[in-house]
Amino acid sequence: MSIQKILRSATQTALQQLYKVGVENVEFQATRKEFEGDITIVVFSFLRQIKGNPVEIGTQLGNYLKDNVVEVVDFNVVKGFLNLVFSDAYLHTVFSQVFNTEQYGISKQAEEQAIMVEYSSPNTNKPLHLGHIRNNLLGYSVAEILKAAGNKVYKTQIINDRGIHICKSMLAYHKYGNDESPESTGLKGDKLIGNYYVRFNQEYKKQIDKLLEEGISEEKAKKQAPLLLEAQKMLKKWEDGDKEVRLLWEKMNRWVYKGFDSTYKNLGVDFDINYYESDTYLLGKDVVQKGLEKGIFFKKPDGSVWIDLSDDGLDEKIVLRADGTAVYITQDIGTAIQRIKDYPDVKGMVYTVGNEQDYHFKVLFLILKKLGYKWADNLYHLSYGMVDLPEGKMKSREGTVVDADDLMCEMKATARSISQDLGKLEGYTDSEKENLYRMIGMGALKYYILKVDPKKRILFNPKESIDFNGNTGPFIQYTYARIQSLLRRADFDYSQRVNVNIHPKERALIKQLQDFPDVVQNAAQNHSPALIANYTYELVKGFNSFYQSVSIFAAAQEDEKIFRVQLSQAVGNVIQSAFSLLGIEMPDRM
RNA sequence: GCCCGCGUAGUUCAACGGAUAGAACAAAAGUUUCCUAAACUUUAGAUCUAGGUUCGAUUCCUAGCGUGGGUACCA
Repeated sequence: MSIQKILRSATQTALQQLYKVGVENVEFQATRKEFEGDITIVVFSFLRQIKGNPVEIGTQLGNYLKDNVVEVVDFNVVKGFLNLVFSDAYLHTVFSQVFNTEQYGISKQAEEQAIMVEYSSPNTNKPLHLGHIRNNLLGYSVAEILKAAGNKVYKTQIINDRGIHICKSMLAYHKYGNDESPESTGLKGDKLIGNYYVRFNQEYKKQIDKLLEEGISEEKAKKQAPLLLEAQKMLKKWEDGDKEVRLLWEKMNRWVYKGFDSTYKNLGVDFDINYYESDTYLLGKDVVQKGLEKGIFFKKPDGSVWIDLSDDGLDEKIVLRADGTAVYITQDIGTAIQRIKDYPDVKGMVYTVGNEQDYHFKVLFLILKKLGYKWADNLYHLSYGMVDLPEGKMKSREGTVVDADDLMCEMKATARSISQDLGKLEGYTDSEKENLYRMIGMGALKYYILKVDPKKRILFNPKESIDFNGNTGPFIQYTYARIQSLLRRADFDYSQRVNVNIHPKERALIKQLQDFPDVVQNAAQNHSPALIANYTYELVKGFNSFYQSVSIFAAAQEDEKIFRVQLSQAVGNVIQSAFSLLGIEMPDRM
């Protein structure tokens, strides 16, 4: 039984005896560090049922708990807060559980039913950028957190591999490409294709300007530019299965996927299943047709199909164009249904998509619910804020996009330079060093992004590089490396349980370690890696403070030495577990 | 216009409705004959405004201001 349950039940008994009232809830919080105590009961919340002075009530309750609960050895009351002090014996019991549990806090038993987590979902006409990095890190991390909380998880993405934007880069390549290839240019496939997408837009703009000079209105010019018409023709050909267009499409997509694979690998993310829009874009149409028969959708005079969501506080939304072609949401309806068909054990899905699409997902979930799918209640839009630059949104046309590969490369270079200045890596081979620089650079980047509450936007200033000191990934990695160094030196057996007096710094650490499983559950419920990041930071601060003020190998007693090594190891293990949920690797030295 | 976010030190981020609003960076000062100074210890500095609910509000409600996004056949 957890200590909170014990205290709750004892408190209920005490208040029944003392005041003849039955209280349902007992509110606990961690004792603030400026007061003595390990856990705090908020007495204020009893005042509704017990008329009286909170300090008196707290004192009476404190006395009762001290006398009747063995874990509680002392207490003090400050205003309406009852601070309880735990016995060393209890803390030793807590610690031994942490120390002896493999992967403490990480659930090993997965449930039968699964959650599908979608993230990344790139377009195949340009390389991944900083926005995708946030998306990928978030999605990956949330998937790992859900697993750690005891869920079975499938990671997936929907690759947007068709549509007019894809044809634009294909057309530009076809016209100006001279049969270039990644091999002939030495460019990554996605970069090569991205260049042609940019090229399309340049040429397109030239044509518009020319039309404007001829006195045609801007609106018309945009629609009449020959390049756009050609791209539209190409899309039609693609849909008709034109052999030549399809071959070009396949070739270019292959290049892009190879490029993406390399970026994903460097980023450390992976997927269990890929869905392709080219396979799924027609799926939703059938569903819409059936929904039309059931009266869930309605047809307008021009033939387009709509859903009226005004009863739900939204407005009307189109689900099929007048010409019968699918819109964005049609495809999403189909894809969702297809996924449940493919994986019947999936009970819910998480969509990692930016908050600019909040409305879209509200509508999508509502439509699926109206269509009668019971899993529609378990859909969650993991909506995150945009990554903005100081001057505003990233814009590919203005060349202000922060490229994912470039950024990762810079992070590694910064890590290399800092590390070389410090010069602590004697005995490491060059490849070991390079691997370490990568770990640290990526640690800095990932932590920087994930420590922020997902729904908040991130301001990224490329001129100010991401920190490596303070509340950062490398700070935490450094602490881990220092712990590993301690453990390497501990050439004695420290596996047995010891009962020593617990130092205040140690006491704080044990309580923090105890919290980890709850933090994981909480992070899973809130879909928030930031909670893991913040927890880990606090734990590491606590450890560094302990490390600074308490000597480990020069402890007065042998048992103290053993206990401190154990504590260090437990902290190291929890840090590593926590960071693995963020996708951050831990170095043994740095 | 309407709808949805967000607004906390100079900057970047924290705070289940709880105690004197925490950190980090930047600024100022200190700690290495001692387990890794990417560390530790100090100092200075903030809740957009006005109401309301509550024993208690950064948090919940209302209005305003600022800011970002969406707004029906782009994905």
